[in-house]
Amino acid sequence: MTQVQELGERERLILHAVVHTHITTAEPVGSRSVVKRFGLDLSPATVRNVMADLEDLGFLQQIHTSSGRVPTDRGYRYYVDYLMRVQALTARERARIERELEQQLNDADEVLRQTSHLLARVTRQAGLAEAPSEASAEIQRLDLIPFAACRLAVLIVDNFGRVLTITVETPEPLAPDTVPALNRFLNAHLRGTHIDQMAATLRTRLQTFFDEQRMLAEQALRILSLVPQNRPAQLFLDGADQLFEQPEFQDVDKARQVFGLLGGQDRLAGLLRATATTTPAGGKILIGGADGTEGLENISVVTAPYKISEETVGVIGVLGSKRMPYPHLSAIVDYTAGLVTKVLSRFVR
Amino acid sequence: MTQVQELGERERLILHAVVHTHITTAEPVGSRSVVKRFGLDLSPATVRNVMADLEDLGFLQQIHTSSGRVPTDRGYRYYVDYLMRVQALTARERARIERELEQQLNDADEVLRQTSHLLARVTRQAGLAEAPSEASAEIQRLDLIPFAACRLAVLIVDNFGRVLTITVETPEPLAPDTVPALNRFLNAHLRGTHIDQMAATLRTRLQTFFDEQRMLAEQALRILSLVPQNRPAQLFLDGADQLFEQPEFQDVDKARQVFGLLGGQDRLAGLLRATATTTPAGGKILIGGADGTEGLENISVVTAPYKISEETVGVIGVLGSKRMPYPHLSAIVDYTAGLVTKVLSRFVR
DNA sequence: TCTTAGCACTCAACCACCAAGAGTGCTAAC
DNA sequence: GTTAGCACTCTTGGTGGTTGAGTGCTAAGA
Repeated sequence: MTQVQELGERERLILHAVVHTHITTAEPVGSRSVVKRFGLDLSPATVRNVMADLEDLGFLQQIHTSSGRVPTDRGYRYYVDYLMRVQALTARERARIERELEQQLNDADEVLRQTSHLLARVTRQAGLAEAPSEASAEIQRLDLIPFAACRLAVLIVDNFGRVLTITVETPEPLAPDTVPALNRFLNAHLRGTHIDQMAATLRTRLQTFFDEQRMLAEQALRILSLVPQNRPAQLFLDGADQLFEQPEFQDVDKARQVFGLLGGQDRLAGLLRATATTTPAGGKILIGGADGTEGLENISVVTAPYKISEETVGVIGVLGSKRMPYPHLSAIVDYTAGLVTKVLSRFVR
Repeated sequence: MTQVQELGERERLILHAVVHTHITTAEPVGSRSVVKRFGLDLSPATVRNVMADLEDLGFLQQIHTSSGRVPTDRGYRYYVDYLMRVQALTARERARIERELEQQLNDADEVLRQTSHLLARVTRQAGLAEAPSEASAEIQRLDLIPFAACRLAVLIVDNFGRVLTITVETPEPLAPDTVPALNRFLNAHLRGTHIDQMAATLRTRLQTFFDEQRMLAEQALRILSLVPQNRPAQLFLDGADQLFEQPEFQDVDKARQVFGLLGGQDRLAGLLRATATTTPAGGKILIGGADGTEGLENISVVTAPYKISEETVGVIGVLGSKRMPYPHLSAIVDYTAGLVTKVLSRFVR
């Protein structure tokens, strides 16, 4: 990062011009066109010199001698981090996004499905939205519902209005008459606990129970420990086919790579997570394979977290070619994330 | 269909040869190559004459004068309906499919997710599997679980081992103390009913209840009529990215069309349904846009229904380019459907 | 020392042209 | 009815020339 900061004003200007132009035209950018398009008071020759410097520094790249320049991942990175000015949304755009999220949506999962849909349509990229993770969802109510000899459903209502059912197989049948007591016990002690912490919470409190309570606690724990941990958050994806509109995905190999990635929910989820954790506060932009995740050599992801009382509970974003209108997209994604935060706060009380 | 049957033995032979060759080579098929490849005791010129006839009849088509012939949709249709001999599975293949479905799978949805996955891998096409519809699932147990003033969860355990929860919003709060009586009532009267028939069943029996039972029935009916009807069956799709391997989808426009289709679950479900209902018994093959469904000009779908006690409850299949190895694929899909039927019968008792 | 004009050079893209090859349709002979 | 022969068509791949955008370098100017 050190030498990155050392770029002079003119280098910054020209790098900005090249990246911006390439994003809009999808073509390699030449010195003359930069001068003309930005009305620079410089000759093409000067610009050429600067561009050669920028190439040496690893920000630009030539497909072949004597073609214009194209940004490298690092060039995009610098552009995104230091050069671009976020392009605020117009009132129309804000209104449109708000309208889409104001529909009657009954729980957080519906909100996020709708979010992925609207992001896809507004940005014309692939829209992504991750449902609130079980790590951040609080139990509002929990019921064990045995429905066969050794099978029972764990029904959890969380503070996002969601109803989650997990079925577990118990090694031995559960005595039907203990169920009401178990449920009373579980609700008394687990309300407000995060879903992924159920068993852990109970385990730590185990010492504090005696007699009948202790037996209930132990029985409950046996059951809850059968609930699989680290269940992946649901991930909504919409508008992936729009990627074909971009000229870079006319190349079938690249398209294929991306669609392979999009097909695997788990890898995709990991991707969103990765971008989210790097910068806990505020949106984040991932460019190309920079961070080493395989299969995204040709794509960028713009994400923003949504929150409940200052805690990130999930991530939304858009995925598309590296040549995307970052200034606008990051504004859209950030704004939408804020709105999701607001909409979800209605569920949480 | 009438003139279709009129093809002579030689025409049938040559149509078979052309379709078969085109399926394996992906190239237009010329007269000479047919003679050589199949060791025909005919001259290329004779074959040419026959091919010209087949073209007049609409079974074959030329990209341009003096290129080889390619099957039309109708040519594929005839091939599939009258010419191909289903290619039985090898013991290895059967074993492989069985192994994949023998895993510990807890309910029908898991079985069908796994089915779509295995079909994708075994056939190298896109694998599709539709979960049992609510029209064919029987209620084994039903619980109303109010969790907020005006919201309640309807939890249904069906005979496929699935636990389904539907949340509904009631116009007025439900008195908590009526819930146990309601649940007893519902379970007493709805066990064995198909999920999509809950409200209807109750409504027809309404006359037979009196006094307290009548009140319960009416209350239950008010709640159940809030459950949305015609909820789409869940659809599992896997391996869509493998379609890029086929040369026909090197053309980005075609690829895009298909991926647009695959992105919309509802259209895809309609597609499976369409193919299923045409021939209630046995597998079915849909070729190109023949049946008028939009967006599948370039694809074929091979499906087979799976059943519970002679009743079709869902459909599985594969989707790919029209140039697919039908004889093998239909065997695979049929066999797998039979296996799914068998595996699911374990849940149903 | 920085900037710029000038110039030679490179390379992709386009076009025209040609040759080869695969395949056809037609006709006349078997 | 079948087939050999032949002229014709059309794609594919290769060659060569031209154009235009763009570069790097050098030397002169500020």
